[in-house]
Amino acid sequence: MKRRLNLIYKKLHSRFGPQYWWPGDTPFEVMIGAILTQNTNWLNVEKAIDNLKKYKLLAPDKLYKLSHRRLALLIRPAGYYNIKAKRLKSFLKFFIKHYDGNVEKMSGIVTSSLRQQLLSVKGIGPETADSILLYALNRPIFVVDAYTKRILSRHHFIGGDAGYDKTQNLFMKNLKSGAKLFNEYHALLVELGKEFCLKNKPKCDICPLR
DNA sequence: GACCAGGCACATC
DNA sequence: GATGTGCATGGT
Repeated sequence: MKRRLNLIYKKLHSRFGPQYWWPGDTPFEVMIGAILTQNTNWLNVEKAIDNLKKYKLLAPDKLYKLSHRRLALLIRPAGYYNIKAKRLKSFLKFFIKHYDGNVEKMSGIVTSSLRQQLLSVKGIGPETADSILLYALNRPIFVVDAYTKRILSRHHFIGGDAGYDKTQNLFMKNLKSGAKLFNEYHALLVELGKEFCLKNKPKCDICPLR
């Protein structure tokens, strides 16, 4: 399994090149993006983040002080705007209360504890928590998303019913642990998913992994 | 107009 | 523990 997973990485990397994720300027922006992109096309998320930037509101205290209505309106392009406004608020409350809205203050917390804390926030599930850990905080955690599961089950690495933890363990137990590799690997899987593994094309004859 | 997108919480069985 | 449902915009 180790060799197979490393081989896939090599194939993807030579096909797509380095991805340099996450598309965000600061760790805080990555955190906000991680919540906004839940079940949503990234282009729509960018529109929402651009709105926040336009009014210079992309800061923990400023966002937290906004009314629900105002925040929801600003992030409207990202879809599910009412529920995401709530989720952003609950995350911001946690982030400000425990870490003073300062990413640096998370640095002393071990990854597993931080993950538990994030998962306790309403609106943050495993993928969002792990995206924050890996892409905002540079922790060696593998992010699993819909593309990852789809690709792996389609190539029979996992069963179609494999859950989040099982899929994540496959990578974390078989790859050399490191934020850089996990970062690129997941980004490459998403790139592959976008281009070749769409739902309406269950059999993809030109998949680079074949 | 149909389908899809870098999930999650909650209700129900 | 598994399964179903609501949440919503914008691109293809």
